[in-house]
Amino acid sequence: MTEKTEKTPARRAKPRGTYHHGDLRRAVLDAATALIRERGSEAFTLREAARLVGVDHAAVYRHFEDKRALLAVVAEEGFVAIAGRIRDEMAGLPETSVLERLKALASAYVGFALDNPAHFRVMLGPRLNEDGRFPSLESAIEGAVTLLLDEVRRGRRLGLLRDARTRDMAMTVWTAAHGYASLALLGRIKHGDSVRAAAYLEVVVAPVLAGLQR
Amino acid sequence: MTEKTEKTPARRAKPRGTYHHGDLRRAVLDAATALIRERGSEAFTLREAARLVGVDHAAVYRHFEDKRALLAVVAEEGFVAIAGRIRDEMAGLPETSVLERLKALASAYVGFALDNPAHFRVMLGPRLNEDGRFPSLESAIEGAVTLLLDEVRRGRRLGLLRDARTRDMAMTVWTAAHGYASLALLGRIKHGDSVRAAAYLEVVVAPVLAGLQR
DNA sequence: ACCTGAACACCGTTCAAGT
DNA sequence: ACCTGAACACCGTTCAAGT
Repeated sequence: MTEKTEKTPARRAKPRGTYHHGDLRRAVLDAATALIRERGSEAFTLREAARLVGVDHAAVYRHFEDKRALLAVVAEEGFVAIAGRIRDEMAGLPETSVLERLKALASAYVGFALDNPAHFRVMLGPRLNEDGRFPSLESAIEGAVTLLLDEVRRGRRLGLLRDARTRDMAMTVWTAAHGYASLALLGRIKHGDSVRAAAYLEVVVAPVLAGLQR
Repeated sequence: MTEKTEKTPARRAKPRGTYHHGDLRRAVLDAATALIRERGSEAFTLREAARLVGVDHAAVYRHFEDKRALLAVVAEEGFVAIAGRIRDEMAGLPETSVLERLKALASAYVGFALDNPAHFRVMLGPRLNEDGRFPSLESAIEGAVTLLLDEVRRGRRLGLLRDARTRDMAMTVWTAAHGYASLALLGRIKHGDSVRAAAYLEVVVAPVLAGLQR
């Protein structure tokens, strides 16, 4: 779809019989991410990603054990991106404004989901990691969760939050952000475009933060 | 699964060349639900469901437009089941104990998800209804949501809840229950078995209900 | 070391043909 | 009216063979 600037059929995307030079692994990942974004997470196909890169579909198996392994990396990169976005959105806020910062965290989480719905679905749809394969996916998730735990911990230390366990309160926040994101992707947040859906998050999440306050 | 009372292999399930007598539509739905439960939602296959019933796979198309249509009915029946479970779990509680009833509602929602993880995934994974097909799926969802809205409405009337919009507070509760269920299915609720995961819901959801109180 | 080509055992969907 | 059988255009995965 992308490289057909001429009437060239997909089989000429690979330049005259030579190998794919450079980082095929990276190229496949980018193609996969792009396809998932355009066609949706369930329609994604290994063969189409290979076609897009201009390589035989079997070549993908040199770099990924199977389709699930590829998707696990896509998911992992999503969690890294979410963590980055959370850091960005919290960056301007003073460390003492814990409630504001938690709101920003939730907003970053939901914002990523609304901007990258299919990618988010890959991250949280299939039980990619049910058998403990993909430890680096686990680490990426932990990376994002750590931001949340740190925030709640400081909130407790500053006496801004209830006297409950840090992990429990963190789960309450994650639950709210994740639930909102999921329901939004399912079209259950009846607030038109994603801009308004992002704004409505504040309304829905306000009682949750209120309930967490001391 | 249903009619294999003996050790009969799948291909002999259809009695000697005759048509499937009775409700093939219902039989396919039951087979689909069973397969989804056993093999997981993404591994589910039209052809395998047909095989299980003992019918040619093309016969399924007499009763369902396509695979998505079949899954939409499975999803719909899931929402009907959830609504029933919610009614059951709230049945013993007095109408004035709105907070208790909301807790029971959330617990029923999460309980269904934990007991039927693959079924729940079908209900909320793929964007089955993105294009407004399947209006009866929409109705089934609305049926469950109505139970929630009624509860919040009564809570407001009794002066037990904040003075906020009914729909907004209902979304807060749904968001919490749905987020908890989703995270639990993803293995992010670190509380061993599903029995303990159900109990931990109370801990996570307590601040939310507290935040909704007047 | 990395990729190709062909093969295998599956899919979902369609359609003429049977009863 | 309802189902079968064969066909079509796809999949994911494997493996000998090429460079």
